[in-house]
Amino acid sequence: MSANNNQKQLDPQYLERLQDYYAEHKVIPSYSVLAGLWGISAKSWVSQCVKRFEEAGFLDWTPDRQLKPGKRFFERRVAHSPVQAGLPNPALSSGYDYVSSIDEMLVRVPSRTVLIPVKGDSMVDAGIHEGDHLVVEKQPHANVGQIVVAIVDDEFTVKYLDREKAGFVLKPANKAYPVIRPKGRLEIFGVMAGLVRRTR
Amino acid sequence: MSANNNQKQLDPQYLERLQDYYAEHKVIPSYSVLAGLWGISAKSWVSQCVKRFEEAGFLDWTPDRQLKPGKRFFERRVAHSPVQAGLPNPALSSGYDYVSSIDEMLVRVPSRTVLIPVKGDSMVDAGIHEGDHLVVEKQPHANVGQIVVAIVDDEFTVKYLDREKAGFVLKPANKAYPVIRPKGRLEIFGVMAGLVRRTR
DNA sequence: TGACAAGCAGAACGGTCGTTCTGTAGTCTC
DNA sequence: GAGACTACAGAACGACCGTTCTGCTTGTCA
Repeated sequence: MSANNNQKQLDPQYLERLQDYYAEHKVIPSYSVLAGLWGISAKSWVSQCVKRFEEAGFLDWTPDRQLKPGKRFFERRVAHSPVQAGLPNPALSSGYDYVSSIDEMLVRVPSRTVLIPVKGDSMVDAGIHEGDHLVVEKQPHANVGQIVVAIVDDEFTVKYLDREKAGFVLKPANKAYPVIRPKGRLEIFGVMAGLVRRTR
Repeated sequence: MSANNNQKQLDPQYLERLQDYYAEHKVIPSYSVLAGLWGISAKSWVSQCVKRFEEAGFLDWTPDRQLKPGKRFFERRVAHSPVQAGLPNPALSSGYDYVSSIDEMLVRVPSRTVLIPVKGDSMVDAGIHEGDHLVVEKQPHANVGQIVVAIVDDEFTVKYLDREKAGFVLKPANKAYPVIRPKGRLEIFGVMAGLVRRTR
């Protein structure tokens, strides 16, 4: 009964409400606002709860002692099986997977990362559809076999990079489109780092 | 000379430093910390600068008058054309597109949103490939035509939801797979809200 | 050369922050 | 049924917050 009881109980609803608040405002509110959010009327108790979330890794402090989201605050559950997904709250279950956030999953270097909407269906066989957004890391070079964004006639073109005797070529992933063999230098804008699609 | 001069000048370095701070701590700091961050020694001047960023849409206030990021704070450039993408700084150029962040683009309700890795190729014709991650909003009901995640034999199944005389059925987007006609009740886990794919 | 606005510093001030301490109602244990 | 523990409420307090006002440079334009 006393085994592994050092883990104080923390209310999953509290975490969810705070996460939803953060999703709306992108900021951790003050203790008094938190009290209202959680239906608590004593700041002292808010302080207690915050400490527990801090110990659990959901909240943290800046060097200036301002409350901020902790490492686990943004964790979005990756559900591998319904059993696992049916568990009530990631905060309470152990042995689950998570990624910190979708942004962090796709964007390694924010300053060099650009989103490019996909036009046309020249890459459908690679699962790249019209309306998708490509996550592109800007860089002037790429390797053969990578999907690259090149600039052709002042327009973005998404294609596989390949090499022929005459030089680099751009290959579509759709038989209805021809291989592009640039006359001069091939200007590469960046390489594909990921893809984002919004449904509904 | 006086035409359109109501736009006060705002230092792009200030914005960048604040964005970097925010990227690290996920929180807007206090005026005194901001002063240090910006190399200013008077809070009064910080207040001035904040007001300008607020007017420009980079900062905002919560209902409780706490400083928070504004709509333009997170803008990650969506590049429609190479010309546009080459511009040096989005803060200074006008007529650009942006999305706040990839997370916000895909996730509306964090507490009900789950990531599910895709197994198999039964939905390739819908551009859903093995290894992709589905962004799923948990809910027990869905409409015909939507891509849903259902629970069949204790496993997740991603399919189109459709209706036949006998009831709801799950249709794959790949001719090699059969339509699934559940015997009992069809248990819907959630509906697809988006898709994320990481390359390399 | 003088007027005027902009960029910044510094001090004063009321309000709000988070901490701490005390108190109480319920519940579980032995 | 006494003690201990948990989940809260409420008040007190010093520190810090953001605002405001005053004042000093510096550059610009006439």
